[in-house]
Amino acid sequence: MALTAVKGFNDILPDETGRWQYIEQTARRVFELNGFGEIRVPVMEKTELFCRSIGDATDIVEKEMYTFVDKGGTSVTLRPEGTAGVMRAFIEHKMYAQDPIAKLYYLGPMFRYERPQKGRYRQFHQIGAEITGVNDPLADAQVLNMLTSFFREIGLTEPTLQINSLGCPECRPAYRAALRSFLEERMEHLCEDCKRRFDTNPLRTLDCKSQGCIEATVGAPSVLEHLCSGCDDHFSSVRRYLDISSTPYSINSRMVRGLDYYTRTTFEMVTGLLGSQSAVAAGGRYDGLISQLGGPAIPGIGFAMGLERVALLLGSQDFASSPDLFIATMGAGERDVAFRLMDGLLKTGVRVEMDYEGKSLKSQMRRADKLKACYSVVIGENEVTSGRASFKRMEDGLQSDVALTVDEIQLLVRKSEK
RNA sequence: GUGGCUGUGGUGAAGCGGUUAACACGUGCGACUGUGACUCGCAUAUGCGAGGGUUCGAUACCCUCCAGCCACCCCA
Repeated sequence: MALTAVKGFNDILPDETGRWQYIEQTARRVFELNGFGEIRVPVMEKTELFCRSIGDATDIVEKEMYTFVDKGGTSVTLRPEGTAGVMRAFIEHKMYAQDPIAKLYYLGPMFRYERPQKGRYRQFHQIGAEITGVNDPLADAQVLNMLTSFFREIGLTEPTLQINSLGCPECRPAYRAALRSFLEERMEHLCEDCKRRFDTNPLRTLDCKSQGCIEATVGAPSVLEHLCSGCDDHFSSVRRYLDISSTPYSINSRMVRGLDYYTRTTFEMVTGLLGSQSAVAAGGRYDGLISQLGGPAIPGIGFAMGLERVALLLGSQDFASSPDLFIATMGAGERDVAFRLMDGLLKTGVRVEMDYEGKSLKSQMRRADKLKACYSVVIGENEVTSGRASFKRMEDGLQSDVALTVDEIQLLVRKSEK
């Protein structure tokens, strides 16, 4: 093999792009219905942005970023996630000055230097949405409802919504302390990673998959019981709104986040169908992020979903479209007539294919069949002189006599589309 | 970063030390005398991931590397 793509960077071939477009279009439709507007931000940012938003001590920043120094000596990084860049743009363009409430969505590639695996690649794609400027739990509920309806619209019932609250800078330290003293007594049962996390991020132990940790954390204190009254009220309001809109969800008090900026409400759309890559979409509230990045004290909430994972869940349905008509020709003179006809039809929006290379009629018909053309027509000397031809409906071979004019063919095609 | 498995054509694969690398699909062309899908015929691997080694001889055995997959980890 002479030259191949970079490890973990994949080509998406034409037979798959139909599915991708379907996902993207559905997301755009649902998000725009909910009042979100698209924002396009660069795939590369200054490294510092991610250190300050995602968190210096997270795995993403510590070991998964594509970081390098550009020719001007600036340390830059290929975005490992979307929220940081979107918030940077929000602050940089002082979007809050016009209206602190912004509802934005984005889509595009993200980059993380991880070992590739099913549903996990070094270049992967996310669609995400963010609401800034709203403290009220109504925003949380809208985001969750939107996510839920996206999956419903796209025809997937499988991923289910799990929610949790991580508290805020007021109440989280107390919970952290409570959890630590709980874990301290069971230290010897914890896995190596969790022993290490004990100091940096003890909450992660709740999410650990090692058998020892799962057993050791049975009966561990729950975040939800340690929320301050503000966070507790917020969380119950979120739940009330979800109940009002009959949005199904379950509470998972052990759900934690890998990014440091999350506060209060966090959530995931979880599936059992993708092995260990169970999160199809995830997000939460990030009330401190914007000010942390040098903007005003404006709250935010949002999520991102992994396109590869949604595509995997959708399976290999066929989203390809096929031509309305295939024109076969008998000789060189007829090709001029055919070409003029094709051109006229294309201009009216009828999808037409014709032979490119003067192949045998047999080959042309085979191609018409392979392309799954709805109709085919053979243009030879007779047809050119009479101006009429028989159109064959490929599905059942039924032929009908039609004039070789754009109008009449268009009519025929349109009729059969109904 | 750690572990396991795999590596033969466009695809799925057989071959498991020795003549022309099976079979199927796909693709191309053709037959059925201007009409596809069925049937039939013909064609379709710069030689078996790369590099070394063992051997009279390796696609097959050994080593190294590379790649892919899956899991851990992490996460969307």
